[in-house]
Amino acid sequence: MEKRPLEPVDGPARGSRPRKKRVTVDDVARLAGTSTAVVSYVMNNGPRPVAPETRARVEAAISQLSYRPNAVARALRRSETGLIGLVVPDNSNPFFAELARVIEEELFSRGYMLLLGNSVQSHAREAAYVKALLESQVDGLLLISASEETIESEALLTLAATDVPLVMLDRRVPGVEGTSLFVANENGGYEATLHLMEHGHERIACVSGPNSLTTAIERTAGYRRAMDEARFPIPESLLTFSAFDREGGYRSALKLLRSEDRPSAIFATSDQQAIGVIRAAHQLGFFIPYDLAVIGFDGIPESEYTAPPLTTIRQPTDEMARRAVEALISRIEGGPRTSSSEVLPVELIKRASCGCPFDTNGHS
Amino acid sequence: MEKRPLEPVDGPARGSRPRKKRVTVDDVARLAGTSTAVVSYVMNNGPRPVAPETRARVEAAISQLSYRPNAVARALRRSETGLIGLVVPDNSNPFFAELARVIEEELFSRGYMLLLGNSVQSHAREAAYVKALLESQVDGLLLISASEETIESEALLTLAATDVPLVMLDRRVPGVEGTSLFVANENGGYEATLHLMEHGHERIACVSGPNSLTTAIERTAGYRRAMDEARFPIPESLLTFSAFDREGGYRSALKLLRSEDRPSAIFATSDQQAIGVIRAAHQLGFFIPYDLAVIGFDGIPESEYTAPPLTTIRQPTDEMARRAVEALISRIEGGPRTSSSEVLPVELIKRASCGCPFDTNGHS
DNA sequence: GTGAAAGCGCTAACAA
DNA sequence: TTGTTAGCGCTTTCAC
Repeated sequence: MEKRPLEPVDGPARGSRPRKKRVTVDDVARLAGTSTAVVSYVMNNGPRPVAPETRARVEAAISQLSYRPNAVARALRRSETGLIGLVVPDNSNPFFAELARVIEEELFSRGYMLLLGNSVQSHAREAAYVKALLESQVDGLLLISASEETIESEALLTLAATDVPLVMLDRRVPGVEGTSLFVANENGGYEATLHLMEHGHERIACVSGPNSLTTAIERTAGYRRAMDEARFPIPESLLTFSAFDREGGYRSALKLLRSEDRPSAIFATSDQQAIGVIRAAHQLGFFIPYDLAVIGFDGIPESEYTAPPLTTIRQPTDEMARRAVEALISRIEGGPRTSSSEVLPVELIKRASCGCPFDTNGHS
Repeated sequence: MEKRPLEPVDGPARGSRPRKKRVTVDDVARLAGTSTAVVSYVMNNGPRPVAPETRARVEAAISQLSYRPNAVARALRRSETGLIGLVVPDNSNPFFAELARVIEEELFSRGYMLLLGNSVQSHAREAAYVKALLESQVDGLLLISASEETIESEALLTLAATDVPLVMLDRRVPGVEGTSLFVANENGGYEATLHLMEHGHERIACVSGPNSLTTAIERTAGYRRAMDEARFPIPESLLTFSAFDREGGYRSALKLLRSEDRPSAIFATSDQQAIGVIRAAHQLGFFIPYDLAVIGFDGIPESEYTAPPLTTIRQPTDEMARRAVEALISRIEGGPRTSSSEVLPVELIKRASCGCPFDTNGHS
């Protein structure tokens, strides 16, 4: 392994530290007075039966020597590592963090471990991770959208040639087989906007995310459809684009709220942005939801703890994670190679920021 | 590998799916008309030199065959996996998420990958992960506090017997060698409370975390010291204990604010709790900082985006992560086996929730 | 029910 | 500069 980030190419060797001698199956076998095969049978409960007494001797030897099986050797021999790669844009983003948490939970219960990488919205880095993970012989790969343009990414295309089980969340990569899981983004944007209209709003702004993310594009499309259907105009000043984070929402809202014909409601394409919007409103002295109604998108945990609690379009994060793992594992454990694509529904969670009466005690 | 969570003991084999034949060094060597050794020399840029033409032929063969080195085999041979294990209580907790992000970043730049596990505040699970990670032959281990009682944990004690480089953050495990990194928790609690006093508060409550976490205990001790020094009494009603999360802070604050002799200020031992406090205050109609001053602890990103922005005791998250990785890597790459313990300073970040004038535009 | 032995794919002596 | 070869530690035929 080398110095260059995940790119074994040159540099001095690592770990030249003197290594303590390892305890191996051979040692265990010797101490137990049996063969390595039997030791393996004991450890794996198969594939051959072992006499109770022999087993006892082996187990005694194992604990006596503090023997710890070497998963690397086993992986080499069995061609399975028990490792699953997960590439997310940013694990500190609450939405991805939540997704990762459930995924990890699910994998753990099935005996797999998680190899995590942040793509940091960078194609190069995403590619580097996919490559490294593939080399690490992960049993499966979970990929979450960095940006849609990655389509031509060499590494991702290589994936197509690989038969490593793959599940993509949030986006699909054409040409690459695997399961894709999405949510009804357009529909969510539509519902959010509609709900704002139900509260009587007409000048509804949209704090949209970067144009490179289909999630942002689709959610914004939903907003557009609702506005169009209601025959409410969307002057340019009502549609802002910014980063998908708090900062982005904050800046957009500042601009929006300072303009002369400021909106009476804002649909933000992410909860993070909505949090930024709330902060801007607070700073400018606007009261939510009276002076400004706000709806977010994602349903991250903290959306329940904003002041006031944020109305949002909740993604079925848990279900997505579970379905993703389920699909991945079933492919790993013998499923056929398929290319399916599923769209999960989103749900409007009415809280206080839109103007709905909200039982603040009954927050679930 | 088996069905039981990270416990290879029994069950049917995994991945019995027909595997595509792999391309190996041998294939590359054959096609390039050379030996496997040379192929290895090319891939690793050493340890022997290779003639330019030979190198070219090998590289051609590699790309022609879409050869992908098998990191498992390499790891077995070299006794280094390039993998670092990280065990956190909960990766979706913003503080740990941030820590994990920086750690991942740091590791990536040094050519390592992250094997992540959530201990979910459970000793059993933490132990299971430590065991699994050790078996996976991680080159190093990063451990973040689940709870202090784990001290007797068998798996952790096993660690003591291992010579796997280890860095502990947030807590130290007596008897286990390795580097420990902490922050000045007591001091932070003291500073926070003092600052609240500077704003003229006397009835200062403390929303503390679970009694099993030394971090919570220490921060609360700092609060106590400040109160004691100021000769302000701490009636029982002013000290609440709850989970370290938003929900916990929310519930504690509700109780505190509804009592007859409610506090005029609250020090929460985590930002998450502080966010819950703000939510409760908002719900009850108290204006922050006029009716209630609040200070948190951690300095998580979202603390800047609460309404109003949260004054907090910031932990040097980035530096902690960097130092941790640095210490770990230096041990991996030949450093001596040491048991050092460092305490990093915390910093009071003055924002609006404590009553300080806050330049809301200048938020960094 | 047990054991001998052949590798998994790679690296690095060691020899040429 | 290149090639031969011996394993790394484990699992699993295949024979007994």
